[in-house]
Amino acid sequence: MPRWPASDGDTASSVLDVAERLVQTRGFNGFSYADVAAELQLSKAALHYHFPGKAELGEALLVRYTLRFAAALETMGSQPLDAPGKLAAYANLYLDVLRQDRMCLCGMIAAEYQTLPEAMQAIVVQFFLDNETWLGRVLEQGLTEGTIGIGGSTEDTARSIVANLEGAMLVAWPFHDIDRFQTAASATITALRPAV
Amino acid sequence: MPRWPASDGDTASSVLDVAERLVQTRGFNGFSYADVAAELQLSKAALHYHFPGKAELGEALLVRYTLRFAAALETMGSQPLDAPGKLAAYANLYLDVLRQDRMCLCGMIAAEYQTLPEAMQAIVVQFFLDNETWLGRVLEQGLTEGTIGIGGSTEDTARSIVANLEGAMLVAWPFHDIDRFQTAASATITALRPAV
DNA sequence: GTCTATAACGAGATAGAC
DNA sequence: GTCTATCTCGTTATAGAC
Repeated sequence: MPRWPASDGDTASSVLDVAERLVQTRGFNGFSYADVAAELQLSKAALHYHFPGKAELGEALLVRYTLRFAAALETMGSQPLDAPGKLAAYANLYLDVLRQDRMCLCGMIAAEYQTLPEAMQAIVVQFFLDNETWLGRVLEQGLTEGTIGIGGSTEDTARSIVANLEGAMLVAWPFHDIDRFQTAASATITALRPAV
Repeated sequence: MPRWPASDGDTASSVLDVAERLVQTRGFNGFSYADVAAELQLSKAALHYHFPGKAELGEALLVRYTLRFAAALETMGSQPLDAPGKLAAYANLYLDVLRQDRMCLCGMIAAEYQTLPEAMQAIVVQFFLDNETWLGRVLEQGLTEGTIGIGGSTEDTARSIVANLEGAMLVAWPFHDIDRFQTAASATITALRPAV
């Protein structure tokens, strides 16, 4: 049981770990197989064994990320929390990403959308749709509870929440300033308080 | 006076025009000198005559863009409009970019921030700061007029507006859906109506 | 100002040994 | 599963002619 390479129970997932961080910090067009190989002290050929090409690596990356994200949402959704609590928890998912000095994976590649392999394009679109669906349910719960108040439809409000959080992250990113995200995120969430 | 190449009164600005569109659609890491040269039917060497390297081209691009944007803001700011009118005009600047099937130049490169030449990094940060400063003044005008109402400070609200519009654009981008931007943008602006 | 030619390098990918 | 070696191509950039 060697201590190095760490977590060699699965090289493929180590590759995904490194690639994921590189995409979230440099973008899909901003990293190469050589970057990943160097960091894991592997050859580029070894990477090609696990993922035939960069397109497949990118796709695997996005699939894993969106599955994890969906699982986190499912867990949060079934928690005994009121709607504002769930929305705060949702915003905290984004905050945690920034705390790791990363951009939202899907926000990053949304910018690069036009240059991506088709499989990746489809996944990023679905990611946003799934987020909006989940948020829409939380908003409905809040309306039922009387814990939130919204101007428009739950669908449009859900879209606004995703857009606002992604934008807060995008702008905070060059400033390397978490407070910048926090303030904008809080404003978005508190704007959903019920009218008195 | 030849009709082709069009606007050869200044090759450099034609280069900037093409490069600008490419950055706004594919990102700074998603286009090359060869792309620009092919489109203008020039050699790559000719591009290097006008801009020594890609870093200098990117910088020139951002300088021109931010100067134009600043000029547009200055014009709008001195217009005899109330604050809500100026905010709507501001949101329309973003809308016009999407209508050309482009992302906000600075939003795009904000995502790529960590991979950019330092000169470009400095300019994108300043772009957001200038936007927030302008918006802060409009919000102050609105408070004086009684035409807007905000929860927090003018500074934080200005930051939220920039973040919300950039985010609405980023998410609308993969969907290629202008309505998606419009709805989120309207929500952001109408949320600033004064409390009755 | 623009060209051709080419250098120098990096990225994505494959072949075949171990 | 991982390696070395190699291939092909694209990208940035320069040299020097016109």
